[in-house]
Amino acid sequence: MKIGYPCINTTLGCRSSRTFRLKSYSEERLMETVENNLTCLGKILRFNVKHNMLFFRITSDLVSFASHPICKFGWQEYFREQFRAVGDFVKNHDVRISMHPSQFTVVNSLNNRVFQNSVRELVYHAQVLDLMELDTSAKIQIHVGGVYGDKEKSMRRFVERFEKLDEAVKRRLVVENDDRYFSLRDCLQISAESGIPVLFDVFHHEVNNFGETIWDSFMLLTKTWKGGDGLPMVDYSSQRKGEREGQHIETINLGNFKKFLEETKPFDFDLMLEIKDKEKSALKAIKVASQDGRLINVTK
DNA sequence: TCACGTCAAGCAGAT
DNA sequence: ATCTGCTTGACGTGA
Repeated sequence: MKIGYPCINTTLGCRSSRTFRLKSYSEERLMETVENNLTCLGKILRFNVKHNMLFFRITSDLVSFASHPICKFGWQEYFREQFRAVGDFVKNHDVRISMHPSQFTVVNSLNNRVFQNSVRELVYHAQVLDLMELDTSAKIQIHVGGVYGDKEKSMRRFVERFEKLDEAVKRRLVVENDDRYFSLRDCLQISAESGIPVLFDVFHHEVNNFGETIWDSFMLLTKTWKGGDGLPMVDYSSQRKGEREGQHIETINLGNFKKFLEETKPFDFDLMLEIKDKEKSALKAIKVASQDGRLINVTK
């Protein structure tokens, strides 16, 4: 098991998701922003490795407007060496990487323009991971998408669309259960029809399920991750008390986390902690998981 | 320096 | 019709 957190480090003074307004787009601005973001990403990854956090989600905002028609700049070539250097660091320290496109990526959309935009966005995400020269265990996680009044049909449309995607995207794409529409069971059905691995979100599952226990869930979903996919990826959070349902907790509840570790003892997977205070909770979780003998041995 | 209106993009449900 | 939340604030104008 590797443990990590998404996108933002709250300790270091930099962000790898700096952006700017479309109205102020220029190649200079883009180059400057991406340069900053890649440098910061390198810093975050060094921090993470130092603290034994070997799983990290790279922000979708790494390259501003990468999939927008306004962007004609060949950032892939211009930053090739920097991407490769970050990728080398990742590989040398055995770090696992994921990415999570935003809600605007809807593979099963009824609107063809939305689908085409989604394809461009997915291609961008795959390019980032390809430029880092990472293997296919570096994944891009998305939700199934919209329901459009007919869930079965919308799931079928997801599968049909998935089949037609570029191989560069397909080999990295995984589908995640959401908290309202498409549960673990739906994702497993999609996986059975398409071969796409299922990324399990523990928190979403708590509020949207068909009565499967954590054990049942892991039994089923771990089988959807095949050879080159690496270990299953799992998202973990819990409800913030006194807040609207769905709010992520501000810091990890170690009691609950220990219980989760206990429930999943026979399974190995990589764990992404979606918690407000980011690496601070990840550090606590690593300590607990390490005492529990759940982490991989780190020799580097 | 700071307040605050707004920011590329979709969807569903609440108001 | 408009607003909210989602993986998440922060850009940038105006004072």
